[in-house]
Amino acid sequence: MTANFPGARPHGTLHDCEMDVTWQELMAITELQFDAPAEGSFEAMQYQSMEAMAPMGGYGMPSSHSALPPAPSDNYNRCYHDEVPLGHRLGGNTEAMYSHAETQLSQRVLPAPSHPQLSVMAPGEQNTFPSTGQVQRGPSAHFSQGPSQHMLWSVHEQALHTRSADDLESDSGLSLGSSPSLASPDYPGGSGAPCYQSAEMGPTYSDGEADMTDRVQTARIHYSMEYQSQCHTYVQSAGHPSNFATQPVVAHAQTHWSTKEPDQTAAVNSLYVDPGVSSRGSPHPSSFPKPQASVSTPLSRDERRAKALKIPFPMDQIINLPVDDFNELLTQYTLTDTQLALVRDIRRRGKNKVAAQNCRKRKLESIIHLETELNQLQTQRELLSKQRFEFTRSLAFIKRRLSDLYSQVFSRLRDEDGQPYSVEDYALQQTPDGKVYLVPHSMKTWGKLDTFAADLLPNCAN
DNA sequence: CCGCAGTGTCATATA
DNA sequence: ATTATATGACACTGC
Repeated sequence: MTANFPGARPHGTLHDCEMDVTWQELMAITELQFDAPAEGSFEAMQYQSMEAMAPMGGYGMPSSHSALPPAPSDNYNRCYHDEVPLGHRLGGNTEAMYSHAETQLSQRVLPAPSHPQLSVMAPGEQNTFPSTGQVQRGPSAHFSQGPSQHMLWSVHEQALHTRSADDLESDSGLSLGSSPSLASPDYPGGSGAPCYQSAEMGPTYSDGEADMTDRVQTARIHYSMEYQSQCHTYVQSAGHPSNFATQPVVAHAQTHWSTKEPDQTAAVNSLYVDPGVSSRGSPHPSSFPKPQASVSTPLSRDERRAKALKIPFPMDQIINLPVDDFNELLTQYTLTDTQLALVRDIRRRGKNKVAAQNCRKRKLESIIHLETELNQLQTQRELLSKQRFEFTRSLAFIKRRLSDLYSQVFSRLRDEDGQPYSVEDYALQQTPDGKVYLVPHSMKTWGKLDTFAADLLPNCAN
């Protein structure tokens, strides 16, 4: 979490963002995340290690990496287009990213010889990272998997000393609680491992939006375009949920992560939740031209993590398959604990992501509904108020009219002597059956009135 | 620089 | 017990 890295805002250079990306992916593998020590010590450890990692050039990496920082846009694209070894992509000093940036930034551009000891330190540290908790399983499992293990090892080591933007973000994908043992710098999987970075993987997988402010506009646009295509991975499963069944364990994995069907846009648009909005806070990709089918798309964090760990099936299947099919899928491959943990985290995050989107949509709809209802009720209230006013006015008119009629009727009543009745002694009352009686004030009860009225009414003038 | 909206993620509750 | 789903909360990004 960011809390562990105060001032963790990535700084200008692309080296920083690249390291962010890498480290973020590493940290996201929960299986490799260890019981982090106190934040302070953890921080210190990271910085120390990363300082040592800075040059990396002497670690078997091509020397194409320039000592001077290339133009941001150039570096931004090239670092993922080309199979630039991670160490070079990590050429920056992560320490600079998280603190006292200005000083460290200047150091970052120094050529490797300025830190001659680093190339020696890095290999030595490889003995340290698997030593914590579950982490030990990860490296051993990975290193036994295939011919690329030496590359993985390199990646692992470098990854140990780097932190990606993912890790800096609170929502970096770290399974803080759901999966035990978190955010381990010991993660050996290596993000964006060069050995997995094929040409078809294409341009950037820029996860570090935190770095965007320092990037050139071209990089920004590129990023958004990639995310537009990236969204397909979440939706294509419904159409072909079983296309994984016969795929070899690893051989096809590259295809899974790198190919995006251009006609998937329709599927995306048909979703209840448009997964096109996949980059948090980033503008909707629809504002940018869609990439060509041949253009590779960026990978989400989980995709990069999965790719780094060679998860042999695509994201959409991980996320969208029914649990039975998902478990069956898992049984078809031999996965390490690390891979299994990652796959389950990916599934959980993917489902929750959609759930959150739907939840927000429902909330907005509920707000809209309540606002509409409020308007209707306000309108009804105004109508009722007007009706009440009209009724009150009408009632007042009727009362006046009744009073007039009463006076007229009463004034025409005469007693047996032909004298008018005193208003003080008598009153007119109407019975429930509609008949009108002249009633003495002393007998204003209907029980008595019945007999008395019979005597009086014949005396009415009208 | 601040506020806001959108987003992803995590933790938790519930089915 | 496990899984899926829903939702509040948080952090982050871009505007």
